[in-house]
Amino acid sequence: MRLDNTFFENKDTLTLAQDLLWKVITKITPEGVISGIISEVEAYNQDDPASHCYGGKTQRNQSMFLSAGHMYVYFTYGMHFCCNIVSGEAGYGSGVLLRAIFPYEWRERMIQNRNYTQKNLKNLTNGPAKLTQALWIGKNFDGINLLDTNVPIYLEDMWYEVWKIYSWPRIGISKAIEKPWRFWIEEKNT
DNA sequence: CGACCGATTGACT
DNA sequence: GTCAATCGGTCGG
Repeated sequence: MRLDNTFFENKDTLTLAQDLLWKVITKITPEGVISGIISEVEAYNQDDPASHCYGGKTQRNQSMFLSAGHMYVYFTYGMHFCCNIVSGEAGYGSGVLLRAIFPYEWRERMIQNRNYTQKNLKNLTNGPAKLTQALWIGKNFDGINLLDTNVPIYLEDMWYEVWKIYSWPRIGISKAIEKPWRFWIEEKNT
């Protein structure tokens, strides 16, 4: 089932972050459908010194101030894109950084997109810029509305059972390092 | 216009 | 686990 406004409304960023685990991000391309199960996220909001929107709205972060269900895609380290799901009301800056996915549909295309040659597939989509590269999400997805059924990307609930969520401080930040706002899941033993 | 730096990655121990 | 390469964006002068 495609996630709609009822999934996002009246949900704070920390709750949304955890609710996004085990959901599926799906992208439609002319060549086929590519998707992954969201497996690691981080929450950021406007009152949080570690967040891009802490200082208020700028040209870069303006998408974070859109209403819940939009996407905020930013460019960093001179070469990487990272993808967030915006939360909260319009005018309040907050969102959930997608940090990892489990490949779901069309993994071979992800390997192509990443130009991936390692044998160990564990490293294919286990980082925020890795998953945007695998799904081919770039700056052109910044500000897009995932609730708009005309856009070629959306979130799905596949009714996976959420049996355990891990929580720990976020990665790569220098402020508010005490907040355990990173959440992730592990694949079930097969 | 130029210095600084990052919500990282990939290579390596 | 550790570490440095990397380069466009951002912001101050």
